[in-house]
Amino acid sequence: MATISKENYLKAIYGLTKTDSEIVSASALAKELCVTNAAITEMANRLSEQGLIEYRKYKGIKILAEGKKIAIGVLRKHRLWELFLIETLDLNWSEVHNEAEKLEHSTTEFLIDKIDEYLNFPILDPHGSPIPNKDGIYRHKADNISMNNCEVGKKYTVVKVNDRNPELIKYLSQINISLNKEIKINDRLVFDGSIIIEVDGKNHSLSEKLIDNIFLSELKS
Amino acid sequence: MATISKENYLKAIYGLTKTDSEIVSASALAKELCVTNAAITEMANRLSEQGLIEYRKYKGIKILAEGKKIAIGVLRKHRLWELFLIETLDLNWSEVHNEAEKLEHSTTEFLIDKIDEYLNFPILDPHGSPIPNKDGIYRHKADNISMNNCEVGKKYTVVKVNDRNPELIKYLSQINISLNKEIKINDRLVFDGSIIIEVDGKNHSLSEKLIDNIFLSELKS
DNA sequence: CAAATTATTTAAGTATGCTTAAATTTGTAA
DNA sequence: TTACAAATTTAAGCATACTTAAATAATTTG
Repeated sequence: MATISKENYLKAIYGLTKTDSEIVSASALAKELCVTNAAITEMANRLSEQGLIEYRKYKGIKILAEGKKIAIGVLRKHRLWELFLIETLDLNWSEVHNEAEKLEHSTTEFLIDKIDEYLNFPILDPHGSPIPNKDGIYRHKADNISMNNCEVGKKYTVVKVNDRNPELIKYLSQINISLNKEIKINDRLVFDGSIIIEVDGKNHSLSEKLIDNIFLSELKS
Repeated sequence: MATISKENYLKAIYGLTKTDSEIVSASALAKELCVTNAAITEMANRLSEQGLIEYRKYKGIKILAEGKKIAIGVLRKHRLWELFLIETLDLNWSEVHNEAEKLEHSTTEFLIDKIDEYLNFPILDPHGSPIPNKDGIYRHKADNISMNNCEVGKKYTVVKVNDRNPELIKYLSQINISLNKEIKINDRLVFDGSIIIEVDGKNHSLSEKLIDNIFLSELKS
């Protein structure tokens, strides 16, 4: 069985693979997991021996089918837990990530399938990320761009946010942004890369760092 | 922070302390945790260094206030999870123990307090064991005897069962026994120590091993 | 009460998962 | 293309949590 550590490595590799190219560098992974490069080398050897990743010295890591299966399984648990905690316990947007981060490693297939059923087999988690089904299939057609690539003057809806930063999510809640909220891009400042958006008729500033974590869908009006 | 292993050691020490005397022997603990005596010695030294237990070589282990606090905290999480899973996901009596056994180590104080509140601060878990409140206080006056000490001819209600054996619980469900069910002790067979009980007018046999795990309250009628 | 048995501890070894520091490889820029 | 810098791996070490086998302490029994 995969240990908690291995599950986290696979999850991180899988996460970095999707956005970047197919191969993940040791240092990117080290940064993501907050460990040293030496730790990466060691774990890469072990995961490789188990056929979960393909690892070529000095080149990088590529996730294999078996490893991907585990990573998707963990993601599935994470996202279902987030939604479940919101639905049953009324936790809020910014609270669920940290809880799910722990629970995802202590949940049997049996239990997560019960949760899935209870939630009526949801397709998206509370932050707009797709939830893999029991077979590891995503059932949501992604139609989002990073806020980085939005255009001034256009209207969008917020369709996904990175759930890893509670501070970000708290701030969004404060300025009244939730999932599927309509916003308008009013300006982009060149000197610091920040964006001025309009929410419910009010202007707010989003720093460049925040922008990376927000994803939008264009509103054709 | 206490690791999963430490939490399990403390839970086991605390559990053995209640039924037996104040001091727990190394081998009793080893048996409970399915590890060797050598492992007990090593962990006892570490827990002792941290002030969680008092450990005297060749004598045994006594849990200290700090260790007890941790053990009760884990028990609280375990029992609240069991009840919560039954209430929300409709899991059954025999399924929840194994799930709770994992979840109890991955649950923040914040989350378990939310669960406690959701359940309206329950006093007993689904198997009849008392749930400590946030301050570690049990709010249930125990009024139960082991089925071992029951008397033939008398009527009792089942007030608690050991949750650790799913097979036991499944069997009880099959013969229609749930918590607070009324039963009558019809006979006790000397040659194998088994007991014949009457449930809903039907007789059933319970082996000596089962009997140790069932607790009763006498019905004054 | 001494011998035998049982309980417990010590010693040595293993696996996981991390660290720092040194060595090596790779990529890049003069 | 060589030399430098950055990325990566190796080596040595540490903490946790286990094991088996040997040594020692405690208890029981004749």
